Amino acid sequence: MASIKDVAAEAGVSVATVSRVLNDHPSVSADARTRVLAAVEALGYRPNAVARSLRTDQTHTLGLVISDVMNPYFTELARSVEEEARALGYSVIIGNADERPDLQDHHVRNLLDRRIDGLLVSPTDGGSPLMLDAVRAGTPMVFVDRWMPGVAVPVVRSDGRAAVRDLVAHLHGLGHRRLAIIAGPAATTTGQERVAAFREALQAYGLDLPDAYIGQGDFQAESGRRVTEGFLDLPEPPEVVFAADNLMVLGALDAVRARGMRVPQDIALAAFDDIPWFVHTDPPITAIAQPTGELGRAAVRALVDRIEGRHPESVTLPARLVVRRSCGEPSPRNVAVNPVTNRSES
Amino acid sequence: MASIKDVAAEAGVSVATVSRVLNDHPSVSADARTRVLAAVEALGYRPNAVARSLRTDQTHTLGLVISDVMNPYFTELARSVEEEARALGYSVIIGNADERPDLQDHHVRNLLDRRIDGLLVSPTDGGSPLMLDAVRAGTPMVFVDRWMPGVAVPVVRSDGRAAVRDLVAHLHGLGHRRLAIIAGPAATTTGQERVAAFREALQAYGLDLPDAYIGQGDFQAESGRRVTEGFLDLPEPPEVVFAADNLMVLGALDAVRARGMRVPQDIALAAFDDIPWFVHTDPPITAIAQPTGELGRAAVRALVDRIEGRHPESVTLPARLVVRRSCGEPSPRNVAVNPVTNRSES
DNA sequence: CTGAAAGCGCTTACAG
DNA sequence: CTGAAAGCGCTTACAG
Repeated sequence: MASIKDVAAEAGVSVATVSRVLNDHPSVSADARTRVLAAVEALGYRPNAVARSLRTDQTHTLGLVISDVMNPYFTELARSVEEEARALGYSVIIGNADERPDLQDHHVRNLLDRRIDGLLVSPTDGGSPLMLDAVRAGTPMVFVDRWMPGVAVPVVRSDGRAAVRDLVAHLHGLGHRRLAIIAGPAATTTGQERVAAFREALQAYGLDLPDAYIGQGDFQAESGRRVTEGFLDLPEPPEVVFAADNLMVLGALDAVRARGMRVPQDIALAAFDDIPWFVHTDPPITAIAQPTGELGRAAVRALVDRIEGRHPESVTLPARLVVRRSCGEPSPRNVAVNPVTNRSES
Repeated sequence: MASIKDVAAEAGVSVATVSRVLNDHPSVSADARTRVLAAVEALGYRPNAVARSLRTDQTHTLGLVISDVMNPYFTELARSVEEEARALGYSVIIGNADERPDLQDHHVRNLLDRRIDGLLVSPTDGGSPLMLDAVRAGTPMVFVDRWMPGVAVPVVRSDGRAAVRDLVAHLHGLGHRRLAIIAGPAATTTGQERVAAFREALQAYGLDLPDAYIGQGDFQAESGRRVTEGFLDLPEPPEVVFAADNLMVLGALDAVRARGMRVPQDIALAAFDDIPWFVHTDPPITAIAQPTGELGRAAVRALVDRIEGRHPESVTLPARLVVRRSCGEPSPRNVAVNPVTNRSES
């Protein structure tokens, strides 16, 4: 592979001059420039990004550690992150934690070793010492979706409380009173918040959230199945199961189907995080949709701000309820009473 | 950030010695080793991977350029690739081409500039000059899923011909005679092969595949919708629409639903590539399942073989038909006649 | 405008 | 077993 030396020799100039034309430095004669460019072309020369990074101490690379690539929510997040990063001149390296703190730390360590310019994380747990160290050491960092409490790092996320209230209003209007939730891990902020938001919304209707109706999931499909089976085995099973993410509702559907039960006649289902397939499931699933693409882009902008020495603020965007048929058919009257929940999808 | 010099100073040895203990070089005294390790610990030192790569000309990194991250098939492929790579001591950087040749080349160039040790590609088009150059220059490369004809690069993919024959047998047994396909881009091997396999299988039943029944899609949902609308507008619409990937069948479902038609009563649907949601769509979708995880792992093994100087062979794994209800309810008799198509899902 | 030289943080023959 | 030194491919003051 041709190096800058080869180009310099071919063009009859010094490597310094080659470097200058490559970096658009103003003080290069037109003649030198054309000769260098010709040499670059002739040799098919491409600067070695590794060497450049070592010298400049910049990799123009962002690290993104997400909780689970197989979750369509995070896939979309990763896609929008890469898009925005590319627009701003950065590449991104994705690490998939698979909801495992050890894997998360593996990727954070790897990314740090590669001297990425900044780190975007959706933490799988509440307090990785490794990440705390990185923050202390001054690594530019931004949390997306999930965050670590008490750490001075900007957070870009969505607030689902209003949407959860809309959901509970919708369920209550449909006559449901026994509502259960498949929670995410308590070690994650989203795992906690969604339960808290659900509980608060229930309280507003004088409804209780008994412990038996809080199933401990891990944001992955299998846990949704397991928890739902537990709910169905209860002496008094819930009328509604709200899954804290889209993968766990898949598991819940599996469990319900395995018992030969029907949704929503025998049990209602709803989920946090909307995906295109929810329109076509049997029945279409009522879900809370996050502005995922916007979150990814905002997170990148915040991180690049930090990298370039500015001081970005945290960003919170609202989530919204998308009503479909998995909780029961709303009567026309209900729709009129609570129009906010009656969003149509385009 | 502490460098090797700081560690050397702290331990009272030379940087050479530090380097030796870090790389498990045998000739280091026990005393020096413990002092270095203590210094590493005290300073929280981590070797700079950029510097190491520059020096050793190895990045221990694989590049993976996939056609579309939002396609669950490729997401799963990416996940298995990363898993196997990690097991073999490599990291992977993913580039998402979004089915765009220009974006694909952008990522290939970026990856090459970063001096990745090897490249795994599922090409979006038939012949990127950039990739051809890279092959000629000796970059270790392996194609996954799709490949470029006439290029001396190992290919790891699955052969769907038998499964497509099973599908056509299934459809024919159900009484369907007018079968249409939503094809992928002709510039991709999978785009061509799936049409060819479908046509061949139809011929075995004396059925024709008229041009009007071949819709040109691009492997993304929107094209599935557009093509399906075209099919439905035909004077004699097909009885079955077979989508060459899972995203296009989503679009097809959208189109069918928008017309208020029912699957499979009004029109039957099937897809290449199976995903967990197909079990729960309305109706559950009959699909051809690839051994995706196995493909990803085999591709990594082949690439690492090449990187380490061995000469891996191409790998072809069979796909299989998974019958569900989107093509019509098979009668018991049909099932008995053609048991190979009657796979149950676990 | 241009080049010689230093240096980024490592690894690795080479001598001892 | 250990250290001094060269060198990977760049960029960038510094002199001219």
